[in-house]
Amino acid sequence: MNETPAYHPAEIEAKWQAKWDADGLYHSDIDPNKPKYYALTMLPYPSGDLHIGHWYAMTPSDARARYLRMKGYNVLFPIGFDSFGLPAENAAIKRSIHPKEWTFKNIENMRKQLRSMGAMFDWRREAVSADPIYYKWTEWFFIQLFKHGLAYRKMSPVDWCPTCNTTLAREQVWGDDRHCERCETPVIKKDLDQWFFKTTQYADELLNFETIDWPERVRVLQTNWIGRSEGASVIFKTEQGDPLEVFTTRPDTLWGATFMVLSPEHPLVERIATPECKAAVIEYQAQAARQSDIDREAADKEKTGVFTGGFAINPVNGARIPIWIADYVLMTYGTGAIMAVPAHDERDFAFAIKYGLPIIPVIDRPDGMNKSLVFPGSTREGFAAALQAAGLAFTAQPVGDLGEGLFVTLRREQVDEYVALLRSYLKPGNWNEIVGSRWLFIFEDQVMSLSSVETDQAILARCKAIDPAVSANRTTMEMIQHLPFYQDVLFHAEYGTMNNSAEMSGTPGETAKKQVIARLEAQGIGKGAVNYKLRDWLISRQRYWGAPIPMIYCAQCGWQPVPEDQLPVLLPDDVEWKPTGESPLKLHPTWKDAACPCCGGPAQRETDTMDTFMCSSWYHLRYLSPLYDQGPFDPAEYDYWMPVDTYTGGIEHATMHLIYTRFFHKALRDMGVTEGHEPMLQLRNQGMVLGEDHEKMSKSRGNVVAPDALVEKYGADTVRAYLMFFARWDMGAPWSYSGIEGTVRWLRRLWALSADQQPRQSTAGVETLKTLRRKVHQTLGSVTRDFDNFEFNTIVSSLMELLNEMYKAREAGAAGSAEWAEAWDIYLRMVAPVCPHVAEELWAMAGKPYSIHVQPWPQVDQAAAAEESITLVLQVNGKVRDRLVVPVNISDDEARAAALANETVQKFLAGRDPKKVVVVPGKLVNIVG
RNA sequence: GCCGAAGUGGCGGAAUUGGCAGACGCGCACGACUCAAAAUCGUGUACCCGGAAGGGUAUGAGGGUUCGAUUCCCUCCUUCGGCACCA
Repeated sequence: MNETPAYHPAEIEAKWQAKWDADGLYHSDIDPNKPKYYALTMLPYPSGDLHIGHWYAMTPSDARARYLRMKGYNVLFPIGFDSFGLPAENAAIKRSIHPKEWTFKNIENMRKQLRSMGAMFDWRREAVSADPIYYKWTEWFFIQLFKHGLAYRKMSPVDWCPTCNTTLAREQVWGDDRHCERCETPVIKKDLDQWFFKTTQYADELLNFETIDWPERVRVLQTNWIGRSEGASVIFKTEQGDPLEVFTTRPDTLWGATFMVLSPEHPLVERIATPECKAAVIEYQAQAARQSDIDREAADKEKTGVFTGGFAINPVNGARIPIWIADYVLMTYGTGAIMAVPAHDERDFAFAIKYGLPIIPVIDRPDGMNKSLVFPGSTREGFAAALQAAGLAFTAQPVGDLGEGLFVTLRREQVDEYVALLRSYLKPGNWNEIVGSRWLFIFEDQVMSLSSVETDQAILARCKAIDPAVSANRTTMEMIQHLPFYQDVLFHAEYGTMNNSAEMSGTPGETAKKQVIARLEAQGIGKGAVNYKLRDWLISRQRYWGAPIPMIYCAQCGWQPVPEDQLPVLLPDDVEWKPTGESPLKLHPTWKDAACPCCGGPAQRETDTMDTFMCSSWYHLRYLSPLYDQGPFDPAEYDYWMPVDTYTGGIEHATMHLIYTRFFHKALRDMGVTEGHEPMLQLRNQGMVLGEDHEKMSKSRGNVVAPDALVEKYGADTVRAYLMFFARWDMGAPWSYSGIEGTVRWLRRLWALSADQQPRQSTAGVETLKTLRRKVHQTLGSVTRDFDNFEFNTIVSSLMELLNEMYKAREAGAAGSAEWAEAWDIYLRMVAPVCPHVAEELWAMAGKPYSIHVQPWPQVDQAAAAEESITLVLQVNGKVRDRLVVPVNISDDEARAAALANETVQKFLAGRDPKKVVVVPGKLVNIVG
């Protein structure tokens, strides 16, 4: 028996990588004669080791880039390093190695690892964000944003990580306990003077995804993150005469505002608080300030607050309403003050019940439901029978140990009839109430409606007079909310017809909001307004290893940008990076000293550095011309390559990098630096590779898969193919060491077939060759489609299937034929994007011209791919009973006849006449009988 | 709580438009080769009943639409991700 020639990936991979490199095979240069394609994969952070996740993100992206190149595109697929950031500094502190040295050593190592992928990276375009030739332009961008009013400095409470000793952006604070994204330490609040970018100015535009093909998931995440709400801003007045502006999404509930709540930090609190209340207010403010966000924002926490002693005037009805402070109102959203409408807001309801504040319903229930509980003994004999006779729904159940009560449920239009009936049966010294859609309290002599603060108290007073047991209640709502039967009708937050709202009563829910806003605007007491959860981007970091913020502070001239001809502001190498909570640059003896660019007098540099998301917001532009020194990028390169056609990477950046980079592009567009509205037209996210134990990979779990070791054992081609094969790319899956064996077997079988293409029989039958060709072109069709759709797993599986077919064809004598030669040629071209080294080697062994990677993608021969016969499925009552092989062009009538004549079909029909015969051309016949 | 995604054999997964469920691979079983093992090759492999022929049941659960549902609709369960007092 012949020795099977061995497949030695290590040899061929090193060989071809060296040759491709020497030949500049993957250089991407402007070529006006070809359509361009900018394929971008998220740039890695140089942590020191390439993770299997990097391979999972990058190698399918590379395969697709290669495919597009074979399709005739001029493809740019660059790589670089996001090389500023905290880990370098943390490593520096831990191991006493300079962050710069640590970073650039890691980059050196990772370059080697990246090269082992055999990806088509054009290394001439590599960009390293920690390199001064890069961050010079990061600084330049800061200055442009400053000059265009998009960067500003503000003292504000910010999230501070006590371990990393720096501020964090909102996006970098994670989880219920609000911990630091990097080190998991819970963050604290700190008041600091910080630089911000005005991302909020672009909030509305960022919500528009019309021109980009991004996953629904990311669009939803960004939309929620931006958190747009439409409503109105309304100006109340304090009794002292200060305007007190609130934002509300429900201006239609304005008449139900029975109190106001300010954030404890609200600037007006001091003026509003009366002398009697001041002590309590100050105490509450101090407590709120002491509390971390963790306590303050705990979801299930009971609401707390204190009365300021002050009152405001509701501008729509002149009502005098108390002003409270409570920490459930956040200073950072809206105006830091709310009008509280307890009847239609869950939080306000809970607060009002707790503190005995009035609750007045002003929006009808859309379902019109009402409830009434008739206490035992409160009505004369025969009331239940009368209800029954009137067709009003109720159940009779015991009320505590008082005896049997009637639990009545009424539709809106039944209320009047019920009231009349009840009044005729109500015993003296009792009352009854109807709650839900309408709020009526029935006494022997009158019916009172809960429609205002005054009626609230009047009703309560009468009830207390009748029943001393309710005397402890402060409001009518507090009194009745003790009855469980009423729980579900006391409060609702839906839109509905306005009531108890003076002349606006009766306005239907669909138009209420609009009409109230119009009224507010006409009266000059408010206007339509939009609010966002999105905040401005906090970019100051009190750390060393980042791009310096190129600003100088002069006591005379204020903040001045460093003149552009003095860029870059270089990071000094001789710093002490021990963590102190101050920027290390501040502790440098001379670095911060500068001359004011304006007056030339002594001034000081900004010692904070920039958030690294600033660096990664524009790296796709630096790739275009990483050595260019006339600007951040060469306009000629920009004009040819931009925008990015496909961007691939992890979903974890949905609300950080991917919002920042869009903001950045739009801001630059408005400055005339970039063109178009979006930087990346198409986005696709890969899933995550889990450990074999189905858990997230981590060193502590010991389930980390090391790509270097895999490459050494199996070769890069196998690792690439397996990563494409083992899961849906967008889903990810647990790693499997035994699974990868299947992929290496496939490549060995491919190798073996290449080495032994001797005909097994003298001639192959016509059918054999036809079948081979059909399968080849069908596979080509599906592989092509799958590349277009990012369905990498089925690319590899259909290649495996075709190889199995080719083995069969060889046994059947196909080897040596023209069909076989074509099959082999197409097969290698299809393998090329997935396993570039094996494909190149076998291509060369087949005596074909170097390089397979510059060959065109083959064309599907539709005629060859077409089936000649089909398997016609025969169903009886929807169940498969038999199958017939028939010509593909069989007519419906012929199919029907063949089905009806079929023995098995007859058997299952059991003599019944077919009621209906469904013929699906080319697929099946279903006989209903 | 709100928003989103996903539930298919022992495992990863496949199934253009509503039309043969389980492609491909792993694993497993048996066989060939071998003194033996590995590698390789071949055959089989959803579950249940049955010796077989054959039949029945199956795509998280329950309903619905349809001649026909993994696919469309409704309710629910589980897992994962995001947001979370946002007025």
